[in-house]
Amino acid sequence: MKLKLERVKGTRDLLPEEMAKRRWVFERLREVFERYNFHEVLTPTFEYTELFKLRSGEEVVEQLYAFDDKGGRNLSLRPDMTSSVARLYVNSFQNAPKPVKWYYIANMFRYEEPQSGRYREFWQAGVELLGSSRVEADAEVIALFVESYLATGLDEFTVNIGDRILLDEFARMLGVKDDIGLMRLIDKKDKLSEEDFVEALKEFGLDDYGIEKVIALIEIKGLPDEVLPKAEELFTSREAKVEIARIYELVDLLNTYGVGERILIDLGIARGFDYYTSVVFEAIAPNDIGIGSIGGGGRYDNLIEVFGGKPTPATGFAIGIERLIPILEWKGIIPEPKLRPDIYVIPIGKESGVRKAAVEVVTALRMAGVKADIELTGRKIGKALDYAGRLGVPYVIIIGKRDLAEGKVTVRDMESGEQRVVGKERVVEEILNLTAL
RNA sequence: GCCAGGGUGGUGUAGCCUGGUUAGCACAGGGGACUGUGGAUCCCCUAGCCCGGGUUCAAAUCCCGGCCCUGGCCCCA
Repeated sequence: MKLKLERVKGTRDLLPEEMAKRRWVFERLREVFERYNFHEVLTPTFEYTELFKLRSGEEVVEQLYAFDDKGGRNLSLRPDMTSSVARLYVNSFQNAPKPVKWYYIANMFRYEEPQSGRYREFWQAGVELLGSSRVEADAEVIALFVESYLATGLDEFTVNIGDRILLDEFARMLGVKDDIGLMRLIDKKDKLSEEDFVEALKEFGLDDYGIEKVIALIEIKGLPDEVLPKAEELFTSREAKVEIARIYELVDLLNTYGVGERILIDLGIARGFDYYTSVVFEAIAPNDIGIGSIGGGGRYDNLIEVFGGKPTPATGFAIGIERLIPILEWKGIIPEPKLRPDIYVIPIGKESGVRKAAVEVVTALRMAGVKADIELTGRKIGKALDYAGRLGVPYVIIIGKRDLAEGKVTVRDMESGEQRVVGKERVVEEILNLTAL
């Protein structure tokens, strides 16, 4: 009779090798975040469902992992970190010196159909910068965004920058009420052929003038110097002019940060979340494994207020770990983790004196900082060496009563098969010499 | 939520179309040959038809439903 114990749909078990690689990526990210003086926070995995509903978006609410706890509270697993961070800020940091610079590396939950690069539980590494509305803050965050990918060794990627104010303005110019619908359509521009795209725009209800304008908008994509002048032609309102000037300034700063060559303007990008208010951006890395955006972010100046706080401007980004790692792996960037021990201690026989000597040796090695393991299954020496060989352990220490009677143990080089008998007291020194080479 | 293709020991697979012995093979795991010397060899053992229903004398095989996986749509990290 076998119990049916299945992993929940859309979740994964991470095995030692994957964990080691993941940790390597986390460490690289954490390092850069810290260097930019962001500080790590962690909020609860679940919050009141109300919190996530507040910032609207039916789509997001439908994807919540919601449940009632025993106290009758309606709770949800977090679908992202921004809401929780905003809640934390409103709760206790409104009077903290500005800006508040936080980062997190945590798991998120969304009830969606799993597919390539998408799980129901996934991890994000992100930052939030609260309390500055200045373009310098956007530049700081986007520069860090670029540096984060560079830190993981990713070489081929771009950060595309768009703007919500301009998109809203655009929808207004065309007299479109369903601005979100239009944005989604525009978002799909790269997936459709020119004809299909025009067809879709017609279906959406645009006239020839509108279609012409949309085409003009999506052509505003490329190097900032080349496409921003086009934006100035397309947008005429004062508000739009101000925003475009701000983007110029942003680009200029990003050049100063030294990340300018990664930056492209793409006024067609909208980003999913409704809470973004002006600059939005996403990172794209070319790949053959069906992965789109590997991270994104933007400015959200209204969210804190929506959560009942004093109006506080904010900006941030999130990197999708389950999207970044496959690309890094695909490119062979993540170093192969070393899981095997450097030393494997094999006691021969079952006599307690011998086995204790083996424990003494392995303990001494471990205290000296050596990654050492000891035979624990009682298998015979032949099988034990077989095991060590398969694992690729470079050195084995064999402890038997014959040598032990003279206070000695055998050190075996698994590569060459050479063995030497050394004093038990000297074995740590011996190993440190060997492994240093 | 929708669509397509899949699901056979831990892993990879044969068998399915054309229903019929004890579901075959390889690797991995455990033990032995071998009570102090490895990756070899030989032997033994462990272990499987995703779940439920239907058709049938008989179902891994055919049919229906569900679950899960892979990918696509939607959306997004």
